[in-house]
Amino acid sequence: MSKQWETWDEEKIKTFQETFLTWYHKEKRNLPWRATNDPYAIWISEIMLQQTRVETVIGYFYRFMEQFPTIQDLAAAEEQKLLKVWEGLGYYSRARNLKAAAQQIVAEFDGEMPQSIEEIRSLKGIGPYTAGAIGSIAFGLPEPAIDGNVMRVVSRLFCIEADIAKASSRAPFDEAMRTIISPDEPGEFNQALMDLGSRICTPTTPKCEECPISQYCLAYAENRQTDFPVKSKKAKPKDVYYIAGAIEDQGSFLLVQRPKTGLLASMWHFPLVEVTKEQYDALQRTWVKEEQLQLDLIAEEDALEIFPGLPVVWQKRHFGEITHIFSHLKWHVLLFYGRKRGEIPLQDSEWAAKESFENYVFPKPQQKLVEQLKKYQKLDKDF
DNA sequence: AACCCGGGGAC
DNA sequence: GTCCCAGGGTT
Repeated sequence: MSKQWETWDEEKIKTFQETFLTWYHKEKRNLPWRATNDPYAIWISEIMLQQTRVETVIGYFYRFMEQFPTIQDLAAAEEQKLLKVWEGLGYYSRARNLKAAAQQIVAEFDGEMPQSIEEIRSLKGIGPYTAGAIGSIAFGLPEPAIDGNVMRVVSRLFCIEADIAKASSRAPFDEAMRTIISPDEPGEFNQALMDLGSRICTPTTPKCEECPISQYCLAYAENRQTDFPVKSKKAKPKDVYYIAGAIEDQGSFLLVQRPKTGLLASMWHFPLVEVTKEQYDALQRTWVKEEQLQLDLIAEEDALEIFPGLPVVWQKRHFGEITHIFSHLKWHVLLFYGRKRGEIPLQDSEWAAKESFENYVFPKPQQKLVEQLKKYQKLDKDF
């Protein structure tokens, strides 16, 4: 069932709203920004609450409203005074954006908080979530205010499988919210969701036995509360940079075997040394030049410092570059060619004729490196 | 879409 | 220690 909210009829939606709002009116916490209808105060509180816990915000909110009681005061605020009040809250661009938006309101909206969702959204520092929160709480607009908290609650309510880590997943939550939001008390409804999310429908161990809307919750009915929300780990593969050496001695190449544990355990590859991105970029720039695509460039005096201590005469250009993406790592490997000029101590390594490479287990990056090497060998006939 | 911004609480 | 945020701007 992909859009479970579509199965709710009008009657069910109405009783749901009544049940939920009745709970909220009884249980809602007394917070300073809930004791006012001032759109300015509600705005300030919503900005402060971004990425910040309620308990932390309360003190800051009082001090801020005392220092800057009106939009005009904020628009005229000294930046240093503003940042001083914000000190310790973090995300200081929020404070700078507040002042910019206050000046916007003075200049464009006659000093009063605009009342349409589009105009609210046009203010600096106000995105879809905050616009929905201000619009619904201060002006009674039937707009959803979708943040991570609401997505958690709503994903459980309807077993929404969309990955909340993706921006495109906003759509189903917006659609579901517009179906169930109370048209009469949208602000109360949105705040009820926030309270539920922070106190009952918590991330790891939701207190379903205390939940006022568990009888409406599909995840609860299926005992799948902890399957939601679906959220992919960002885990962008981390960039790692290596220099690989194809070291030749009379038709054989030096291969080393990886440790018996860990990544690519026990597999064989050219000697690798990790370098910083800066070293990598420098080698790439210095050592690749089209006009050097001839073979007479092996220069004794230009031995690479990359493999310290190895008696190898390196050729002063790289022989190709490969990248390989693992689940958590992205390898960037620059391949150099060199010839043995002295005894190389063999530890977990062997000399292998390239005709015998098929007898070794090569991981994909090593296979790619061999391909690069072959390409250059074709270019350079007497290689 | 990816990255940046800050701090605190939960685990 | 690491994870997770009551997001929005910039590029």
